[in-house]
Amino acid sequence: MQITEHETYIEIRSDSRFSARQTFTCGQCFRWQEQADGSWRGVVRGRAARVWDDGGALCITGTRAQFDALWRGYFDCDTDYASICQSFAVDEFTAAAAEFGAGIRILNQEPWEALCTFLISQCNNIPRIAAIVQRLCTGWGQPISFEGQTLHAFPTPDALADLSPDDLAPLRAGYRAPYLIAAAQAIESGALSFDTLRGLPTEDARRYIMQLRGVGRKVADCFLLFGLHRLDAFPVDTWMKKAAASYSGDMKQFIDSPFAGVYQQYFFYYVREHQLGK
DNA sequence: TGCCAGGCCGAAA
DNA sequence: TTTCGGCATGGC
Repeated sequence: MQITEHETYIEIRSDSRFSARQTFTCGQCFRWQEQADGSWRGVVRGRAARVWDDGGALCITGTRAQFDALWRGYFDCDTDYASICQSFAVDEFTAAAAEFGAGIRILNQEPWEALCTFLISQCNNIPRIAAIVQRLCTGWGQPISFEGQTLHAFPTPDALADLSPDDLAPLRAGYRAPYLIAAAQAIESGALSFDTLRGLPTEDARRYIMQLRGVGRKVADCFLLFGLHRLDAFPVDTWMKKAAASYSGDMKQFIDSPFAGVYQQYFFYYVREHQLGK
């Protein structure tokens, strides 16, 4: 990868196995797009960047100050994922899961964006979720000039609160569009506050967010994990038993099964155990 | 044409 | 408390 004078090559940890592809395509976020050169371009909190991995190191454009101010937290760089993976590989299944998910980092996403994307995710598939989110940003997000092209920030609640479902028809999000508008209105009216949510225990935060229309248990848990970085949000006991039961010894076959995404929760579960010191 | 995709909602049993 | 159909859209 060529590095220009405006770019910073940042290696987070010498023992990191960061994979941009795994991290950006595993279903936790929907805004990073792969470029022809293998790097990934995205916008987070109104800031654009290009990211790639090199020998397991996270590489990102921008200055060191920009990295420390935004991207270090976003990519959860102060968590030792290599150590976590090593520690939880205690049997064939966990070893396979650890190996397969070694490149994933659990991103610290902006809560509002995470809420919207997982409202869109219900009864949907990842490519289509990404397409709807892209149309949402292009249509209602602030334009950002980056590397000679125009990208878009994620729309603010204010930009969506006064829209009607008909206004959002170009999204082709179907019955999910009113959920987005209702969430935006809840933010704008003060009925929903992420600051309040941050101060609540996970169980209370889950009940709080599930008062929103279109937010059931699944959307709530994804929001808590990916929007608030609550690593204890998943009902791991049930999910992990199902995932382990479906594992026949072949991880490659396993990830093609209906439990394809569940292994991730298995991975997240061990991250949680590690971080909470259980 | 019918089924399914990383659900949720509300009615009915 | 659980079950089930409907809900928009798009790919296979």
